[in-house]
Parts: sequence; structure tokens; C-alpha cells
Amino acid sequence: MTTPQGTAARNTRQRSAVATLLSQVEGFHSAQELHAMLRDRGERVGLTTVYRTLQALADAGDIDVMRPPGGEQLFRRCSDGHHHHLVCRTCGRTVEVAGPAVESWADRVAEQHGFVDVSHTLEIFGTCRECAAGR
Amino acid sequence: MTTPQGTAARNTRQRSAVATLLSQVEGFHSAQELHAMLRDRGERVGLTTVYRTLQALADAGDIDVMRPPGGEQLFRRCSDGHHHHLVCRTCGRTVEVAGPAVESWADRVAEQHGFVDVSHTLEIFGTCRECAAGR
DNA sequence: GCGTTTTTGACAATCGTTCTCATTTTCAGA
DNA sequence: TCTGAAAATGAGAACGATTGTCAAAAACGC
Ligand SMILES: [Zn+2]
Ligand SMILES: [Zn+2]
Ligand SMILES: [Zn+2]
Ligand SMILES: [Zn+2]
Repeated sequence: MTTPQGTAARNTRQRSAVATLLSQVEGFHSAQELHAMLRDRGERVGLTTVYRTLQALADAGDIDVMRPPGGEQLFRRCSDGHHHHLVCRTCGRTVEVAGPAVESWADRVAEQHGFVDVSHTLEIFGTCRECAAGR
Repeated sequence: MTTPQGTAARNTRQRSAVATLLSQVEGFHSAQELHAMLRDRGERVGLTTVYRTLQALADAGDIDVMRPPGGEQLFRRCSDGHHHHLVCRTCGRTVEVAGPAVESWADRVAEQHGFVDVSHTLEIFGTCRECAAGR
């Protein structure tokens, strides 16, 4: 969740801008979307830097990364702790869900097959009530 | 699992070649890898066609598609029925796993939030026994 | 066979992401 | 505050997987 290495990370205007934006915006957004939002706010941050910063935040576990089946990766600041997402295919509405049973199941299955250092990805997709109604 | 539409699908040498290859090869492979394998076998199939055929097979549910965190999508003919994969991060060794409890949990969670037409993706990653030993 | 319809495939185009590298910024000392 | 080594930035090029284009080739009901 925090910086693991020994090398010093420096505070820059750009990193603050990205972090601040992520803390104020709702839901998942692509790197390019976030870049555009920063531009609209008058913050001048290069696209490359947005990518690099998001990468670093993701590596540090400070943000969530989701890779929907047919698109680019999406980023989101989200609540602490391990959890998964229920995403509407149509409108993108997202609900965070926790599933302790799933976590232990995944670990147990991996362990039974001799795997160590286990992690997993899990996303649930569907059509939300609103989108199902308006059709 | 089978062709749903009413339009006729034609039998071509290329589609047979891809299907045959998938039925004989082990594990997950990218479209480009499969294309290269076909070339090595002397089968002349365009890369575009390989992509299209894999796409169709995936849409029909006849093959499995996996999108590992940092790479291209991988394809694999696999056993019938819904299941997930336990993949070694180092050597790519793959184990198919079934988790009825997870399935019903996902459906239940989605339902509780008013979502319909639910699907999900779940992959477990880890280091297999062999790879953990040789290190 | 014939003709219509689908499929193919070489190539261009797209698009998200990463690389390059010269310039700018940070920040721990002095 | 000043300095300089190290880190960070960003414009643009490069990359790599995938998709689009469209004329030529194959499939198949008749
Ligand atoms: Zn989990
Ligand atoms: Zn499978
Ligand atoms: Zn392994
Ligand atoms: Zn499942």
C-alpha cells in the first residue's frame, strides 16, 4: 500500500495533480480520460507522465486497475483492502464487492496445486437496473 | 456453445486448420503464435484470418480467452463448461479449476444489486511448485 | 457449372501504451 | 541561498497487438 523500495520518490506538481484528481473523481477512468480532465482543469501534465504516475500508483497498490474484456485499462482510487467490482456493461456504473469466501477459495485451490505467492483477478459484469429498464 | 445465428457458416481450409491446431496444441497461445505454428506446419493462413477465426470461436464459446495483466490475449481450446484458470506467473503452466461456490456467489451478489445478464472473469495467478523450487 | 454470398489476405490504419532523450525540476547537502 | 547529482518531465517517435480495407478467391445451393 505504501512505497516499498529504498529509492527516494520526489514530490512534483504533476504527481500531486494526478493524485488529487483521482481523489475527487468517481468511478473508473482511462489514462487518456484522466489526462483530458487535467487539461480541462488547467493542469498541464504530459500524457506520458499520467501513464507513469498511474503505473506507479497501481504498483504501490494505491489505486485499482481494471482491464475490461475489450478495451483499455481503467484506473480508480478505491477503498482500502482487497475487493472486486460489479460493473454495468452499458453505463459503467460500478459497485465494490467483497467476498471473503472467494478469497479463501482461491488461495485454497492454488495451494492444493502447489502454487505459492497467489493473487487473483475477479470482475463481475452485468446490466444494472436502470439500464435494464430503459430498453 | 454452438452457433446461435441463422446465417450459414462455411467450411474453409483455413478454419479447419485453426480448429485442428487448437485441438492438438497444449496450453494458451496468442494469435500470432498460432499463426506461426500454422506456418511451420505448412498451412498457409493469413494472420487476419487467424484473428477472425479465434474471435468467432471465442464468441461461440468454443475456446477460452485469457487476458493476462500485461500482455496480449491468449486462446485455448478447453474442456466444456464454465471454469477458470490457475496460471503460473513464471512458466505459464495452467490448471483448470471449477468453483461452483464462486459462480453462485457472483450471481447472488449481482442479483442483490439489481444486475441482470451477469457474467464474470476470474483468473488465479501464482508460482507453481517447479518454478518456486528452481530459484 | 453458375451466380451469389462469404471468406480470404496483403497491406494500411488504428490505438493504447511505452521508449527516447534533451530539458527541467527536485532536494540533500554545502 | 547556492550547487549539483539524481530524478522527473514531456513532445514526439516508436511499438505492438489488433482491426479495417477491398479486390481477388473460394464455397455451396441450385
Ligand atoms: Zn479477491
Ligand atoms: Zn479453460
Ligand atoms: Zn511455473
Ligand atoms: Zn466462474
